[in-house]
Amino acid sequence: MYIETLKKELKERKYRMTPQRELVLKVFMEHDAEHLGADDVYRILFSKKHSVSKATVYRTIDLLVEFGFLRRLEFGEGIYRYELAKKDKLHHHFVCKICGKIYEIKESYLENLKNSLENQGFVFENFDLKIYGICPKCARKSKKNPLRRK
Amino acid sequence: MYIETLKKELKERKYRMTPQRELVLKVFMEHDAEHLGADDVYRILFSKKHSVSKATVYRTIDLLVEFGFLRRLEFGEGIYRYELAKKDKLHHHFVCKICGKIYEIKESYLENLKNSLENQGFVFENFDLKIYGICPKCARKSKKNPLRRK
DNA sequence: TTGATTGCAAAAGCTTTGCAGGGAA
DNA sequence: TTCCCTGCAAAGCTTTTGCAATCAA
Repeated sequence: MYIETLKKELKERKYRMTPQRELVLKVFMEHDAEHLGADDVYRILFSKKHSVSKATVYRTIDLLVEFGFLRRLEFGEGIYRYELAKKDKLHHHFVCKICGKIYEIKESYLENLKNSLENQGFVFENFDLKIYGICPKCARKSKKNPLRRK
Repeated sequence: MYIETLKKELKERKYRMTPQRELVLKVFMEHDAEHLGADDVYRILFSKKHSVSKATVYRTIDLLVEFGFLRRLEFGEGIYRYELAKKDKLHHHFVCKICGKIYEIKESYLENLKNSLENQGFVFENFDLKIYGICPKCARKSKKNPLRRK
């Protein structure tokens, strides 16, 4: 369980468990695969009457990233988003430029690329693959109703 | 030649060629593969006594992205960087977490992934693959002089 | 001439930081 | 009790925008 692991890791590094840290981590657990940004987290907590200041949300997120609970993502919006880092599940993101939905792509053809680079002496740490395009749903729609050119 | 192409495209869309637009595009041509940010461009021009305002640098970069001359990149620094978009040369980026150098990776194993997704109905537009790790140079160095743990 | 483009400064986001008070261990 | 953590407000950065003056076509 994430909360228990966090408690343990905090103790190991002489940090303290606080209600705020638990609340922030829980938000990510309850909104798994939603790619929340700091402001989203703040607003979710605020709407539940759990007031955690924005500064604390930012600081807690940084801590959770550092501890490996969260993975930081960017989708070209000018903000950072985060997702629970389940290390066993390597996946990538397909961003639909029409509906904005983000699909998680589980294919792992990248293993080949990884092997090739490792043969060249590179050491792998982390991938970040984003694919931009049109998702099947929107592609079907635009076949029926093609967008007009400006 | 990029400048001529830009002139032509601007004319087609009833935009105007200006010294500023030419200067900004030239900076990218002269600093190919350096992944400049807007501020870098501004400072390069400033140091050459070509004063182009920051606002214009930003606006011109946006225009060049829209026209397909530049590709926008993010490396988790909180700023956008750009590179000349040579459409024929699909490549990815390996960011060394030690020296910070960005290597361009030319492998195209991603073709497989692309084909697989296209079979599922996704329409491709653009890739953005970043790989974080340690480059061969730094990996060799740290073998000789391993970093101390904190 | 005409309206797109520039420069300046102000504004707008997102994120970080300083500091004093509060709270976990 | 100790000193880590929080909240608040201010500050920091990058990027965007409003507006009058300028300049390309």
